[in-house]
Amino acid sequence: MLHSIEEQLLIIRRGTVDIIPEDELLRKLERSIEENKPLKIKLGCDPSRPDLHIGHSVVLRKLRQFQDIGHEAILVIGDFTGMIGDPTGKNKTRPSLSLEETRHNGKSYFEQASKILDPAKTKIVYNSEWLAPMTFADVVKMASMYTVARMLERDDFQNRYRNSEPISVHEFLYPLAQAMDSVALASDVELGGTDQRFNLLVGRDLQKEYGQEPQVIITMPLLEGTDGVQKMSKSLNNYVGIDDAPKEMFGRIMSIPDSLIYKYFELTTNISIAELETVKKDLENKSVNPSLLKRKLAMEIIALYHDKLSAERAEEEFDLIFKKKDVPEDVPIFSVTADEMTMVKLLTLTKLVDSGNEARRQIQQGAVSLNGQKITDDRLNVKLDGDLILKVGKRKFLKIVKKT
RNA sequence: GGGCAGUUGGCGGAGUGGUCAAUCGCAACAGACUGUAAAUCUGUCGGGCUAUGCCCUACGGAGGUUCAAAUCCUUCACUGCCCA
Repeated sequence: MLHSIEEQLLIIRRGTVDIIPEDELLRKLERSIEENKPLKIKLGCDPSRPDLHIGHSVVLRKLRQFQDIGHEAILVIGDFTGMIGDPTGKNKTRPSLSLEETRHNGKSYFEQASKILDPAKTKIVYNSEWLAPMTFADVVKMASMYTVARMLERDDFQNRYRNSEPISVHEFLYPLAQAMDSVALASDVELGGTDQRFNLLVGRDLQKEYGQEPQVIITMPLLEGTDGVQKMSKSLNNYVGIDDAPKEMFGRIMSIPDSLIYKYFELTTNISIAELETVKKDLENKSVNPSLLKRKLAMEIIALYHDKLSAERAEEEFDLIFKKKDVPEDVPIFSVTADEMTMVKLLTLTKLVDSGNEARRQIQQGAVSLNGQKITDDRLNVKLDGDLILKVGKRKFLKIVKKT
């Protein structure tokens, strides 16, 4: 059942950037308790990228919190908007997808999101349901409700316009289409990252135009990736994937800069507000070695997506490789048939490096070792008898096995 | 429809006939160091090789001028701005 308003607000506010407007949220919450009717909480997801990472989890976790206090979570798969994409195909971040692809991605999105949401209580809708049947006349009507000047208020439109970069007309339809989702669902609250603020606000305006009570919008911070600067994303390879293996997660989390430790704790873990305070103090006083806090962070996150035991194993392996500079337990195996070959050939054959030149460079830089012995001669011929442990850099290992 | 400007390596952005596989910044990779795959510093950063050098591919596409083109010309495509 629904919790009291005070309890609800405490949970809702954690980590949020904006609640616009907060008094409307309050009224909606009051009414939902009076009428014993949960609020409809909308979250749109972009099905163009099928792999979720903990950056996406920030907003999904907020949706989960709404579920936990008794509201209705609605996940909107943007299969139709994903199809619009960028028709020139130049913008890699927004490829045009077929309906099939978006459906497929949407399905896998939901599967991954189920690690965060309560799947039984999550309503999944596809926006092609109401967007696809719209006639051109409907689109014209919708488009007439918003002005170009207001569209150009959006940061990225404004910047691109100023920098003389192309903006296609259909891109103006994107926020409108997303806003139509809110109209179609009559949503009470829409969640999104701070970069979505404009789009979410268009939803409010369009709902008003269509005679509905406007949704409250709640924005969450964008999570910087492991590089500490740019927004977490797969294409920048600064992400921690929800489906990543525990040891992969551990390593990636350990590589975040110290300045992000608190933010990660706040937005991606379930630790209590009291514990959060402790983390904050420890960081401020420098009373705890930040690397220890990162370990704790890694353990917390891995436990969420895997379990505690895997988290501990991941930590052990990390120490083995980076502290003791030892070889991990499960080194991938590569079989060869030749009796001997040059080191360069071996490195390219095993795909540990991309090219022969790259192999030579790595050898010259002292990055390659065989059975723990550093290789310095880039013309070395390797005898392939018995098992060999080949290592490139700090974390690429391969066991070379002679196939008989 | 016309005029002008632009299209360079993963990205940003120099280069306007040979000294350009292309300054520089970011990203990436490696090494040192450490508290960690943070920070910092150093190096590398198209491919191939019988290698202190040689060859191939590359500066939007195609063709041309030239001993020699990312750089000049023609043309096509794309983008932006301005005028109609």
